[in-house]
Amino acid sequence: MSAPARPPVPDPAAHPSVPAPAPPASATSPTSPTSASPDVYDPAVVEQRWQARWEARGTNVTDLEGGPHPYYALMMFPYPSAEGLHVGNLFAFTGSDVFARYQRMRGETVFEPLGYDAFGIHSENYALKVGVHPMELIPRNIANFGRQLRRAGLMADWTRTVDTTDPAYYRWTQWIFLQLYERGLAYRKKAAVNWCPFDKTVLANEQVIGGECERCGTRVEQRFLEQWFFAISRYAPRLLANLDWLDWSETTKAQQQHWIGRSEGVEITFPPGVDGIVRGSASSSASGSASTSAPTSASAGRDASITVFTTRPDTIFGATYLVLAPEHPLVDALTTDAQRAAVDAYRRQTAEQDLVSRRVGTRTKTGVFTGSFASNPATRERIPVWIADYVLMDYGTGAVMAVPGHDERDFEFARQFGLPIVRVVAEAGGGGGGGGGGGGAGAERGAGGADAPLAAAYTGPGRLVRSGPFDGLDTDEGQRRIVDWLVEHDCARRVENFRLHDWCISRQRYWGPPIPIIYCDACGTVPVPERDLPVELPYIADFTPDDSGVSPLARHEEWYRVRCPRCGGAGRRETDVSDTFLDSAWYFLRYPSVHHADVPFDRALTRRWLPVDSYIGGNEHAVLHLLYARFITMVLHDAGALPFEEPFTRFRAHGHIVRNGAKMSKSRGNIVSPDAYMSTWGADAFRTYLMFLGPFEQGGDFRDTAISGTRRFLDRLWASVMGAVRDGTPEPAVIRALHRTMRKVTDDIPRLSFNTAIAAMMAYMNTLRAAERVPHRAEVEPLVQLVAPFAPHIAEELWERLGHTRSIFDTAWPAYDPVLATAETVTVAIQVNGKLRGTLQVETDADEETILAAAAADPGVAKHLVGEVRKVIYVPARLLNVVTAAG
RNA sequence: GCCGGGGUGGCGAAACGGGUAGACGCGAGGGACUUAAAAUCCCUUCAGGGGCAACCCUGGUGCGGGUUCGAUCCCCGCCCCCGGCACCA
Repeated sequence: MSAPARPPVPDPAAHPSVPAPAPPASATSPTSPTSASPDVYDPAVVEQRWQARWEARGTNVTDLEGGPHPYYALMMFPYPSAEGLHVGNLFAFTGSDVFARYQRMRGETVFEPLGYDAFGIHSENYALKVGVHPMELIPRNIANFGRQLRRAGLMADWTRTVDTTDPAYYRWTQWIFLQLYERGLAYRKKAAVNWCPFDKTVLANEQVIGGECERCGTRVEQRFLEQWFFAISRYAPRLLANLDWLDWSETTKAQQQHWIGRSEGVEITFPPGVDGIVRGSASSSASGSASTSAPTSASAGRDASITVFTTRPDTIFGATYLVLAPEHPLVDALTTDAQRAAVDAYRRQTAEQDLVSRRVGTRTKTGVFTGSFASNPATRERIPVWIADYVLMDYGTGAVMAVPGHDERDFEFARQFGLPIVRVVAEAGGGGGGGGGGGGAGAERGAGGADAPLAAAYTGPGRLVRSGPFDGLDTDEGQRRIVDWLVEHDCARRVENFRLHDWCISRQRYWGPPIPIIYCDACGTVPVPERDLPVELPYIADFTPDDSGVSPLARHEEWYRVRCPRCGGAGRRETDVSDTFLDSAWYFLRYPSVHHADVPFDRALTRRWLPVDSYIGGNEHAVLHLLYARFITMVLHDAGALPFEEPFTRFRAHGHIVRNGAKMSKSRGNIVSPDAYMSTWGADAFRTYLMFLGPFEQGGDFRDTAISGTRRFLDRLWASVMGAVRDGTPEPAVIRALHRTMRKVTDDIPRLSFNTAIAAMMAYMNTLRAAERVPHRAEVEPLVQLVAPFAPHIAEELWERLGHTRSIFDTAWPAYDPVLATAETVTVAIQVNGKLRGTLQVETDADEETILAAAAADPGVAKHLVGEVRKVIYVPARLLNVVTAAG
């Protein structure tokens, strides 16, 4: 399992055990001429020179007010870890940077900001571990990140950056909280929450992975705490609908769709089943959900109606019992004295259990009978009401009608407790082997038929049986008719349900923006007035969390005790801080307006620059950050603060880098720091390699040895430009190759197909230098521009050496000539009966007859042309296939 | 289990709407230059077979079928890897 400890950074000098490729002499050899000789490419010198110039000249500072074609190129801002930038960050940033630089050369006024997502449990835990206060630690980390990012040559506008831990920033994070509060979208409720006993904090459902804390891997427990929530579920339909028109990576959209999880079904009300009589008693409580969520009066006894949600109303004749979630508000009323003890014990047991293991579907089912009955409105039969933890309170109505014959979970439960299982769907045709129920029934003839016993739940389609007037209908048709019938009798209504839950934003920790709320004995919950923002996070020397579920902020008396802003009386501050996902849900709105201290985002700048034109980031944020950012934007739009409701017009998910075939992770010890690579090969070669190693949207394998290829390419570029001849004329065939290359690179960059763009430039380089050929200046000059987005420093240097004074990024992207880009002759493949028998060089516009004649004249082809020619297929400029009788 | 994305030489990967499979790069082998090495440059490099020879033949894109003049690409049935979701009724 454990490989010998490998140093994470292959510094060939320090770790001779790691066979790092030998760098070119010019890069490291102390005796190399370096800057002394202007004709040798020395990336260290070139890169430092241009980084200093960009800084001094403000090359990357965007004219936000005056730029003619605003283009907002955003990349996901990093969390500034103590370890520094890793290649995964840089892979993503470089891809975004290449695209942004290309857009700039295409004439756009590009704004490429970058900042730091520095609040949160990551930073806090690390600070605890090393014993340094985050208020000291974070600025250090940020300084280190800034150094690395500059070194990588990103086109970031460093005059406009964001640090989420800066009070000038989180003042507005708190302001956003207040906007939601005012609109009734921020509310507090006592809820069962995921509690991580190691991190001593509450986790969002999204942060629980397979029952464990996303960060530390500890098993999550259930606790009941007062929590702040954002009502994102109210926006579910819009969040889902807008996905249709967003230009986003399909994989990201699919994940969001699934997360939002819309399903169509019906709510059906089951009247009490005391005497088995059904009549429209359910209709009195017009809305099913109202009847379930209203606290049942103590006198209700056992005659409460129960509303369930189902997507399979066609199987209602097979509903042989009901199951409520143990937390369901009707449980008390439904429980008979005889069952009271058992029910209470079961509910207690459920409450102690963590939320997550309860949700693991492989557990054997448990449950308890309440002692009460309901009446199936379709069969009018009296059916028992149970509670079981496989029914979840927070989905649908918290109650289900159990159809054991046609639902796997209900089947298992019915088996467990000996409840009746009735078949109401006969499997279609004779081939009843499929679906869930085939297996055991196979022995009997008529498998899956109306009377075939069920060895397992059958969940597929079929014909309805034992369904009264609906017998014989197929399940689709039956469903429509049954729902119509139930609706007519006021027993049901059509509804849509979403799986998306409200967003729990409180964290019982220290390192975050305090939630701007004050509790007053007289006035109750009072929002902090806007003029009092920010509520600054106080310095607390010992910010270690404890097991109380109360934030360390509560220990800071001076901060905690506060006057009520409404009545001036004694008040207490909310001590929870907000989730980091709130910090990052709006940072892109802040970048253009960072110099405006008095507003979160300046109206004019916002209208000019937003929404974001291009957003590039990791798919791990598909359902967290990206959904929250959309939600916050939508809310701010509804509040009249923003003129748009979707923040990111175009989003592309990049892939991930693995190293030598294995995922990069701390535990594997194969995380690489870009610094060593940039020192050895230069930032330009490193950037180009990252873009070359695989398709950007799929990621790729980072192999130490392969960087030499891109470095060699840059060396050859340098040599070609420096040695280019200026006299005479360029070679027409090479110019044609150049224009083809320009077309390829121009087409590939917007598709983020960086690897193929680089390959095309390399191929052109081979053409330029074939057989020790010396290129002409006109053949290399446009190539320098094509390379510029990938390797910006060397491109600037060569551009200057070619005699230009402006930055290459302020020049126009080279336009290819479509005529020149089309080769004048093409190679056409000659096939006989689909097999390649030769190739022919022909004029691009040669016609079929000409080619056929030439092909027939070719002895290599002719010898296969036996028998009568039946058919000739010609694909212009591609291929000619002769089909003969002999074939 | 469900939803995505993949599976192509020794390796990373190309192949725009079926049309010369393996561009480009790494590694490897050979050669030139050099006292030597490094660097650089040139050539070869999917496999098997044939030819003195520039070449020729056959097979080949995870597996098994199918459609087609022609399939890495489309259809049907499987296997494996990666990511996400997972008792959501």
